[in-house]
Amino acid sequence: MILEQITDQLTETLTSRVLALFGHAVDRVILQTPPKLAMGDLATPLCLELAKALKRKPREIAEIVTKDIHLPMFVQSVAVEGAGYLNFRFDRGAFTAAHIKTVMTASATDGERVIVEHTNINPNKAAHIGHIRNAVLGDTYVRLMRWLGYRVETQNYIDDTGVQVADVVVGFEHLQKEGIAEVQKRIDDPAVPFDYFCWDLYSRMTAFYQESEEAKQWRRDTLHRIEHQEGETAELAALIARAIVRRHIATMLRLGITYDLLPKESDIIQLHFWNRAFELLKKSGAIFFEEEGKHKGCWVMRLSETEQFEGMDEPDKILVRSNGTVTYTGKDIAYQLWKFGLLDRTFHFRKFLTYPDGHVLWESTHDDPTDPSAPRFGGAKRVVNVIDARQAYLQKVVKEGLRLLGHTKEADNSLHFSYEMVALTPSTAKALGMEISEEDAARAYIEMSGRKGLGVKADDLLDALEQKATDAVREGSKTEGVSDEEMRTLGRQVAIAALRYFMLKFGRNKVIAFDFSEALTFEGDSGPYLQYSTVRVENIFRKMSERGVDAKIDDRSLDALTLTEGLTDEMWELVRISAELPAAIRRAVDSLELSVVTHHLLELAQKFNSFYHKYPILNEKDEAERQRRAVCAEVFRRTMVGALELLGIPIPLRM
RNA sequence: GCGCCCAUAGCUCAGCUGGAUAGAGCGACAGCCUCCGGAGCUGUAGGUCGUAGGUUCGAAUCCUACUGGGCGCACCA
Repeated sequence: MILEQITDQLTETLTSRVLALFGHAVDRVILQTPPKLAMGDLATPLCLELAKALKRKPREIAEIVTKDIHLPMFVQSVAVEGAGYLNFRFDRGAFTAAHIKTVMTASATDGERVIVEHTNINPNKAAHIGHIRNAVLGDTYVRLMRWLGYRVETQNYIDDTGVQVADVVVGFEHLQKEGIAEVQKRIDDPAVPFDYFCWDLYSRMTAFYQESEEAKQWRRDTLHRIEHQEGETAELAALIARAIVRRHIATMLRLGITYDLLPKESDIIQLHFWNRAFELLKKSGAIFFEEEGKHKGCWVMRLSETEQFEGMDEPDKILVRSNGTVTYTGKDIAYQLWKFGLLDRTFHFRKFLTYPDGHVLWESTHDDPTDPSAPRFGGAKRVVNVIDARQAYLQKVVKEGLRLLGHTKEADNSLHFSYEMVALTPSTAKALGMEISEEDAARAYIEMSGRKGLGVKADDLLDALEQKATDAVREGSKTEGVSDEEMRTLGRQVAIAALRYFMLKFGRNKVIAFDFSEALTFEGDSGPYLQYSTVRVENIFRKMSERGVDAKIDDRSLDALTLTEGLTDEMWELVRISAELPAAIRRAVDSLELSVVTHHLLELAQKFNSFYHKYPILNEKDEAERQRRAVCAEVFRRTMVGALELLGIPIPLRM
């Protein structure tokens, strides 16, 4: 907060000075942290940029700009250094005293309404680590957005009428020869998780279809019956989808990931969202009926004239098939219109479940009347869809659909939060018992495939992480007298940190080649490292109160701090990096690169651990020095407590 | 064929809208627990930033071409 004030004021001051002194209008002022602490706390290459326009030497400009400059509060000095950089140095004591009062305070939640759609796992099999990346990115993005003041609604779209569900239904009816009663028994059976059973069943379907023409027809019939809600098949599909969604919700809850609403595709169909969108699309001329050629009998969206789709062989997108059924993309356009409040109809809503913390998860429905206690859903100003990069084309089509309908603003506010897939290293795939061809073994990574049953299930990974973390806790030195139950809780907390951090630390455009040993690391650049640092600082303050050591953070100690100016470089860096976090969060959200935040926190934690070894607090006899150190530790503590909450990482009592 | 993405230390990755001597983790090597917890700390070694041009006072970053790898381009989602 305080750093943002300084940058704002410096930008203003420099802009107006350059205008007054040289009659030159600056369109932007870059203010950044210098590479070395000795170069100050904030720097700008402004005078280097101006050199050409003003036809003068950078240092000469710098001297003129800085002469008699009025510096903002907390900025102690400015110096011209290097090729002509302006380096600003802060009043460390005053800055620290001011900063500690506003560390990690969130913005008021009165920002614009945003819908974030994430997770969206087909309800036909267990979640795998690719889904975890999606959900962790989505959930963390939501937390950061809320902290920035946006009013965010989290939606997890359930495609309960697609072919993937149909495949599992065919599997139960024709391979397993099981109906509703038998399937219900499997759902209730605690020995084999239902989503695991379906994972295997689904992977058997490809071969089944290949060897039988009859089976292919069953698949078509099943899909038709599900879409039209016909008979026991539709009922079975609904039962399966619902049971698997519950499993997915439970898996994600292990990571602290929750949702506000589950919109279901079946309800989009039943409530005729598509019919309404279809009318709008036809009326606007965005789509037309193909009388001739390859797409004869289909309704298609003409994209060949759109700049984005130039050069494609087949840029036109079919929205309604020749048999009259709607494609996923068609339904997605209707759904996107609804999210913006552009359809003159909405879902009915009912409670799906209540989370342990009391938060209610709602689902869409079409038959029951809406629960009067339901909040207002939809009608957002901005829509963010967290979907992997392979679906970029589809996302573009949806966006273009809005534009063709004349909703230019909404098209611009439709954001595809794109990220690359999680693949497996050949060694991991082999460890899972997969048969790897020689060709595949030579690759850097192997793509997961739900259809082939090739992948690491989310719950399996979490189990392994929890086991390893619990063992690590047990081996720790500080666990005498800790119950087994408590150690498992600590293990779970460490596992969450390891996995969430692992999914965030890579840039979103990097393919993650998943490797067990790498994901199971609790050292270095990892979530547990952040936890460990936080546990340490919490321990200091706990011990201080236990031992009656005085290191209260009150106005007196803060005043003393401002007067003494005794902050060493190490102490000061702790404060400054903490103060830079809000800017890092802003940058992360604007660029959708959440790794910016994890990276910043790693740096902060590293500084703290150095500080920790160099500057003992409890045993420091000099009171002023002890309080100075305690203030820095407190800044770190508040920063990490707030930041880990934003990353969804719990803070263990001990590790 | 067209489009998107990736290429930086032995390995995995950072490097913010072009800015100061390219950083971190792991691995390797050498150290550090009578001292708030060693899941930690300190130090050493390790880089023609895929290649070749170009723009610029300044390029890992922007432009062009190329090389190698990945992913898309369904009446699937």
